[in-house]
Amino acid sequence: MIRPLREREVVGVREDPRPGDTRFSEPRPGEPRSGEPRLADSRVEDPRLDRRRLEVLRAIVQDYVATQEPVGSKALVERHNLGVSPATIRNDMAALEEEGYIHQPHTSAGRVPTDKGYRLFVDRLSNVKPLSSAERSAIHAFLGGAVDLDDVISRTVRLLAQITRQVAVVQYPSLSRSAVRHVELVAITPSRIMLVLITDTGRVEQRFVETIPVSEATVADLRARLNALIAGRRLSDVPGRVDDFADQFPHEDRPAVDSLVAALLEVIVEQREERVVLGGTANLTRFRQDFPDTIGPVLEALEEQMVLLKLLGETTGPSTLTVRIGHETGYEGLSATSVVTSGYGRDGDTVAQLGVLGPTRMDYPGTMGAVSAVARYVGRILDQA
Amino acid sequence: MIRPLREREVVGVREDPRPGDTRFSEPRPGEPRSGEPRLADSRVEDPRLDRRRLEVLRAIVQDYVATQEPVGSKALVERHNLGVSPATIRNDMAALEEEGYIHQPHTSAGRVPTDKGYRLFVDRLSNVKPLSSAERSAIHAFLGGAVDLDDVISRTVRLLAQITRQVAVVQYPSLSRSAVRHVELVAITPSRIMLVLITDTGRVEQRFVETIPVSEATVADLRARLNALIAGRRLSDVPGRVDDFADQFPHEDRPAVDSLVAALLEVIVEQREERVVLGGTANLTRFRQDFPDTIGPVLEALEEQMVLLKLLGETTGPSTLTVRIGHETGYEGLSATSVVTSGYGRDGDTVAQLGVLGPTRMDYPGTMGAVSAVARYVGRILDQA
DNA sequence: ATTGGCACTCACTCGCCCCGAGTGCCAGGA
DNA sequence: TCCTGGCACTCGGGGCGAGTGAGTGCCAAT
Repeated sequence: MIRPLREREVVGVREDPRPGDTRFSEPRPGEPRSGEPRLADSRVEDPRLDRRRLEVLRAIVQDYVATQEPVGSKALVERHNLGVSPATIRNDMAALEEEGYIHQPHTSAGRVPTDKGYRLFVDRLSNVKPLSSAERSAIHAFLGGAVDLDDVISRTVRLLAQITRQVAVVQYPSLSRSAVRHVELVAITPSRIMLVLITDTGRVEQRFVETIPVSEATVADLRARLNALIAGRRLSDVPGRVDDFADQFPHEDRPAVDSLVAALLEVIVEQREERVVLGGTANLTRFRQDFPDTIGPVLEALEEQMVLLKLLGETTGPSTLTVRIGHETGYEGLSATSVVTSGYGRDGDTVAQLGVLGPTRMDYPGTMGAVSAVARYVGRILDQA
Repeated sequence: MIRPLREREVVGVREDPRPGDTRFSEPRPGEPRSGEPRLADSRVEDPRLDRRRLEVLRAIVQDYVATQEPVGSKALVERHNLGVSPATIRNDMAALEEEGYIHQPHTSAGRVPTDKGYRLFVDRLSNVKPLSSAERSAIHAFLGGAVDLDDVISRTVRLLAQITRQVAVVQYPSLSRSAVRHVELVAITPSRIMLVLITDTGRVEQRFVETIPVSEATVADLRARLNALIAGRRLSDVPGRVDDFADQFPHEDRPAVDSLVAALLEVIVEQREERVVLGGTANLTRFRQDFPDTIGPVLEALEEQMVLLKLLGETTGPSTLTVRIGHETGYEGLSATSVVTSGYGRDGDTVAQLGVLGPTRMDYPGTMGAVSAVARYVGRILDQA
């Protein structure tokens, strides 16, 4: 008996992945970590048997991903040298089906992996496929040409979509994780001030503030003090530091300072509403045969910022791949799609997530390799900026 | 004989469209304006006949748009009181087909409008359908809640997609058409200056400039003089005015001033690369029956900024609707789609375009009404800002 | 445990026929 | 000159049935 695995797994990726070393961490909340999953209860059966069954599952996944057609026992032994006869494979297949890893569309058809089967494949039967050096240098060249943050993000999303040939999703560096580089105050009129917040990730947010009229000198003073107070600080630290900021100023300026501080906090808090950019939607149509009636719901889901953010998931460590398969995405309309995401960041610190969405029958090793490589390069680019 | 019409038409829309007053202006370049198109050569035939034929065409378009199925002569006389028999209609249909306004998918099927047929319908057989007052107030309420330019645009695109149930495209107010509200210089370090350009349409563009080190005082002086020179001016006027700007400064500051001016011009020129926002892509799937294999090319086209910009077309006057039908879009992949666009702007001046893309078999009057209404409201919102 | 053999299942394809919507044409009537 | 009813014709699409073949599960033998 093969013990079912957890639904959601996180794979730590290294520059140089050693085979067999992909580890599975982060058990689901509430579920105690129980060590490495075993292939099967080790008490009774011949371990070789389980090893072959897993090999069969891997072969099924690979063939199915390649051909998009249910795979039968005969074709399997022909294409992979499993060293046994089709009949034996059939037995294994029956067992795998019993345990829910594969499924038979109809009686006289071959087998198709289930979500659970893909899960096992991703967790135990495949390694992240490193990109070719040509691909790496292409990534480098393409991302290196970016001129500002917007450009980095838009190039990244195009790049991801192109090399994975799937739908790419990239989140803007989250404001709350970045630090203040500079705050600028511009008096458009005496009673209308523009507040510009510049972060070290290159984001620039601005907002107009209506106040009681204040003098140029006051504005300059405010600017200097505000920068002294929060420049270089994490955005998350800002609220605490500006708490009693207004106390430094004479009474007549308090209202103006208060509205400015309020606006500043608003920018920081409200903009936690993260921006997400999409690309490669057209790639969905390549799978029309796969989910003929599912493309609608998928497009709908992709239009919802909230859904995208949830798919990207909570911020994980940089270079940490997360894979969600089919129903694991948590959305009915996405039951035929999988999502591969990774954190990216600077200085080893994750600032946001990026990833790819495609059919459950995707090339997981390749996709994971691409996502992780792109995440790493984007991090480097941000470091340079 | 009915004289073929021009391919691309522009319809001026009024708040209160008088029936029969939709006019057709702007002949194609190089093609001399030849007055109002006639229904037919007036020398021989009974004008009533042509009127009926046009009525038949209108009925065909309406029924086809409603049912999505080829419409036959019998069904036509049943659903519209044309006062004649099916046989007569068949004759008219044959004539209309002869002239290329309708088309027969196969011998034993009803008729379907051609692009040319839709063209005639849009130009002569329909009026822009005003929105219901409920819709109007919904638009007003929804757009009125916007807090900044980004918000206005993103709300607009969602709104358009929702009320037309098609794919919405909105262009950001073009920089070159706006005026400078303020230029801000922020010395991040002595040799790194941030240039922020604020326009009266609410756009904020920024860029970092590396220079030789300059003093705070110089920066302040630069800022003051620069604003004096270009604040309130059209972006398109800026290049001319900053031409000999550096001459005002002592020699040692010239390099810094030069790089700043260069950066400023770059922002203005480069950002002519207009931004376009999409929404409602999922609505495409509602028409899968229409263009089953065309959805792929359409999605591809939508991913190309350049294509979108071309579809939106050159900036036209505000409240001027443009309709491009099928092949008129100029893209092979969009031969089954039509595009309805309108300029929008402030102070009666167009700053950008917005519009909607859908199948050629769309509800033109309704779509045109929605696009024109939204364009008008967006203009008003911008005026208030 | 593995294997070859065997009977069985069942989705899919192809050919066939039939139906009916829709047409074009024509001759007679307004 | 235009309209109309009648009529023969076309042809896409649905329904039906047989044939095909990939794939299976089971079983007895090794």
